[in-house]
Amino acid sequence: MSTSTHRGASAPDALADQGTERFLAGELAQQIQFLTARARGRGSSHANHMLAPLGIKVRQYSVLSLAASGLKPSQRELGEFLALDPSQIVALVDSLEALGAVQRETDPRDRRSKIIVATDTGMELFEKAREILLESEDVTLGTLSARERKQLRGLLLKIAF
Amino acid sequence: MSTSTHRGASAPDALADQGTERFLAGELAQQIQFLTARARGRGSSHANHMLAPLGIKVRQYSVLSLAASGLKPSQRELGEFLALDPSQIVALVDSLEALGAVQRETDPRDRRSKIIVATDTGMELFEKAREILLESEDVTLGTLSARERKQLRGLLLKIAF
DNA sequence: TTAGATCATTGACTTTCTCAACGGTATGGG
DNA sequence: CCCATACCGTTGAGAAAGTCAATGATCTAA
Repeated sequence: MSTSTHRGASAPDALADQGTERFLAGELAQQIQFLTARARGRGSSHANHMLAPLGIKVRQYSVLSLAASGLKPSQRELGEFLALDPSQIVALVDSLEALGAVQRETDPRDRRSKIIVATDTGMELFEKAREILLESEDVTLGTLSARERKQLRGLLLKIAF
Repeated sequence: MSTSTHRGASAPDALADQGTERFLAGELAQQIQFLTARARGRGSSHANHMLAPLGIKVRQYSVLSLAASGLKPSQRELGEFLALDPSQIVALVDSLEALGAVQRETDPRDRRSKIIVATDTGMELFEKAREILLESEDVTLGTLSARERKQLRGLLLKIAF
């Protein structure tokens, strides 16, 4: 019962099974672009699975997090900060609105713009999701020390914007 | 002519335009999961644009790179190492095969398995793409010193597998 | 007041993701 | 040898994500 029904990268050690460690010697495994994509794939996959019971995904969490932050983001700002197309923000906000988690509020200073704010329901959802994601991150970063995590955060912060 | 036709994160400093730096104070900007996704999005977007003249994307480059490595990967191994579903590997190899860049060779020791190897054309394509991607990575990591890049590579290597 | 820019939205289309099934092939037990 | 079982590549389908163009409402500046 080593490999059960599931496919993909959800297994803890997706690569230890068969002899694919030899590819680590290849050039690809040294390219930061590839490693970043690999890490994010594993991370978000795991996070999405953990988040499934709440009916949202990491994508929607990121919007919810900003909506719950008190920073009053407009949809345009969400798109810019999350590096997503405005149309994607519309869909994301729609789904969160359908869950009763956020509300669109027209900005009185610019009636084109809509501020996204979390409802009480949204705040509760955010707290639950937050707990789950912090643990998910802890699992994903399992082999890293606290010091290394801090380093990584700092480095990513420099290249993410 | 500050912001021309394009949307999205293709601009060098996607966030410096408007006042979204305030979100950096939010909790989201401290989560490694988010930063990884952000960095990956910016990186692969830039890389894909740079790669466009060659008619391939980073996705296909990763397959081509392993095919050109001399490590004789099977499709199953490609899927495992790249953390992609087997069906995606099929599509990827199909497209590279259509370009004349790789060939499927039936493994004599297991006729179910197909080894993916680069053709001469594929090797040339790989070299060109490699140059482009190294420069793309350099751009993406612009603000990082050589020392920091090495650190980042090491940290990502630990969490990517 | 008006021309041009901006914001959210819609629609279309491509790519990526995820899952289930199927034929051909290998492997090990009877 | 035969058979059940597992595995590899492939196909197909549907959901999610990414990309781009166009539009109505609204703001801004000349």
